[in-house]
Amino acid sequence: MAEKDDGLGLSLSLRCPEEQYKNVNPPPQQPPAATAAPFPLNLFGSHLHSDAFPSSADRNAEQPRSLFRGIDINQSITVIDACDEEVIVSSPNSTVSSVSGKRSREREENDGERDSSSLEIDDDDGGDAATRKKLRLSKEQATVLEQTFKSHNTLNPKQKLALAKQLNLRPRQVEVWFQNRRARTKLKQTEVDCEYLRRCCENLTEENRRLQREVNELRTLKHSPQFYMNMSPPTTLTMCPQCERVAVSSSSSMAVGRAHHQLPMPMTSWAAIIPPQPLDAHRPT
DNA sequence: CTTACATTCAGGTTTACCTCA
DNA sequence: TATGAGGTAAACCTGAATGTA
Repeated sequence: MAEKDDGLGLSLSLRCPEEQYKNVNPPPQQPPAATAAPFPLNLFGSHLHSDAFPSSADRNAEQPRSLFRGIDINQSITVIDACDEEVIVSSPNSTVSSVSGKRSREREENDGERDSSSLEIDDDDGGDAATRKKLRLSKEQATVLEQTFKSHNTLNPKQKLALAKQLNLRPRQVEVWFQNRRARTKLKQTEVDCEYLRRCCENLTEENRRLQREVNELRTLKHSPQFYMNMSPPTTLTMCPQCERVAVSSSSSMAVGRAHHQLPMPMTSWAAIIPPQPLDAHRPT
């Protein structure tokens, strides 16, 4: 409630949904390097500046995850220190988000641990791990997360750890925030797409009505004697010199040539409504 | 090549918290 | 002021995809 959609700063002039959310191929983990703006507020410091945001191609390739299997979440800060020494780290919660049964059990275990791993986590809970305590992120935390999301809507483990360290959150919290944020973005985009399609439908319906009226008028006119009286007869019969076919033309042979050999696509009414431009051009921003 | 495991993500759900009538 | 409804966001669950040993 504290954060409206506008406050999210969603940029919704996005791609076509079929391309954006295609499930056949996994979405790119990182935007192209050309679009990757410098990290806001210089979050990670110089030692992580280049390595924390690799290109999508080497996102997974650079992670020898087996080195850190079974790492304890409580060691997250220590692990980040290891990042300074160019040691590549997997998510401390990675053991949590794995196979479902094991994942659930270990998550419960981590719930018991997390009180000590983040200053933002319940300090008054008294160790009741059975009930999850929800915490609102501070405005500063939300701002930094938003700015990071604008640059990269996904995080690699190093980015996640660095961001968690800076915001004094658990890496799992950062991970969850990004997952939820992507879901919100997609939901918002879906709403925008639906609105766009609804307007297209309205335009097509109106155009269909107009054409129906036009057809009815022409039919009425066709059965009227005045229709033939007002109709001017073809003035010339010309033959196309290339295909040697006779065509009716009221003006010149150029019209015949155009009709036979160039054949521009008729500009239908709906095409005038939806000009051949990228879908994005018509979407509200 | 196959298998087991780790990791991440999308999609959906649950739940705590907040606002407002 | 109390309260219930509804909305929102954080946290969670599940299955799929992918990479690696």
